[in-house]
Amino acid sequence: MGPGRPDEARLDDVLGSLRRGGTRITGPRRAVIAALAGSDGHLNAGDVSEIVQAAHPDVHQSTVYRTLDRLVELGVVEHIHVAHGPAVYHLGHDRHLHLVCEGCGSVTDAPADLLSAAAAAVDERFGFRLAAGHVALTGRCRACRVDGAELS
Amino acid sequence: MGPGRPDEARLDDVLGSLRRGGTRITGPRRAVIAALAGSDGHLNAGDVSEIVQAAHPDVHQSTVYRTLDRLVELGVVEHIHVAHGPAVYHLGHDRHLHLVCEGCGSVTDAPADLLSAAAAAVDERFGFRLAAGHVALTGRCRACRVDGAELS
DNA sequence: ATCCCTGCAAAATATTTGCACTGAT
DNA sequence: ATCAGTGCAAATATTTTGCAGGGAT
Repeated sequence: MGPGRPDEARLDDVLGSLRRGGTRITGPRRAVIAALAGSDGHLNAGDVSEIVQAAHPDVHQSTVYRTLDRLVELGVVEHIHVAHGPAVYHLGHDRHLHLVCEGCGSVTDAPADLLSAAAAAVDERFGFRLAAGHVALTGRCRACRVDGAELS
Repeated sequence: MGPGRPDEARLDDVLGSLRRGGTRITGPRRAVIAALAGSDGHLNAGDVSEIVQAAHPDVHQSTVYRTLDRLVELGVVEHIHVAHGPAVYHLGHDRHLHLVCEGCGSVTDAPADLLSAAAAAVDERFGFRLAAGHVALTGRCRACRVDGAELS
C-alpha cells in the first residue's frame, strides 16, 4: 500500500538478532515474528497462535510459547503481565508503560519516563531497581471511570 | 504473648464488615479471615487453603477462592497480581505498593505516595485513573540486582 | 552429521462453575 | 423456612514438559 513497509524491516531486524544469537530460523519462528510485527497491539500467546495457525495450521501452540520465550530471552520481545488475563507480547523494547483498564480491558501505552522519578525514589529508598514496563498498571480509562463496571 | 492482640481486632473489624454487608458468617469464612489476619505477608489462594485446612481439613479450596472473592468485593481484602505467579491477598486497603523481585520472588512493600506524582501525570495526560496498588511492580531487589539470575 | 527445534500428548498450575445439600439468619 | 454458602467433582484456561522424529546449520 504505502511506500516503505516497517513490518518487514522489523521482521528483518528480529531475524538478524536471531542469527546473531545463534538461534535457528525456522518456519514457525518466522510466522510468530510476523504475527507480532503485523500487529501494533499487544497479543497474548493465544492470539499469536491463532494468527500463526491461520497461515500455518501445523504450528503447535507449544511451539508458539517456546518461540515467544526464546524471543524474550533474546531481548527482541517484551512480555507484560496484565492483571487478570494472560501475558501479552510485543516486539521491541521500547520500555513504554501499559495502562490496562479494569473496566473495558483496553490497553493504553504511556511513556516510560512517567515513572522515572518514582523509579529513582524506589532505588534510593529500597535499593530496588524497577522494571516498570514488565507489569501492566491498572486503573480506569477515561470512558470507564464514571460507569460503575465490575472491578477485577 | 504481648498485651493487645491486633490480629483479633482485625478479625473483628472484618467480621463487622461482613455483617454490615449482609454476608453470612460461617466457619470457613472465619478461618480464611483468621489466616489472613495471622500473616502479615502476602498469601496466595493456595497458601490460604493450606493454613485453613491445617485447622479445618474439610474446608474446600473452592470455598477459599469464593470467600476471598467475596472479601475483595466487600473491600476488606486486596488482591494483587504478581508477575508470573498467582495473585496474592492481604487484609485491609492500605493502598501500599508491592515490589516483587524477579530474582528471588521476595515482596517488598512501599508507600503508595511513591506513585502519586506519576498517577497525577497519567490522569492529566491520558485521563487514566491509576489503581497502582492492584498490580505488583517488578524489578530487582538489592540482593539480586548484581547476580545474573534468570528473568521471568 | 549434529543437535536445535518441532509436533504431539500429557501434566502442571490456577481458577471457575454446576449441582445438590446444609446451616446461618 | 429461606436461600446464601458449602463440599465435591468436573470443567476451564494458561503454560510447561518429556519424548521421539525432522530439518536448519
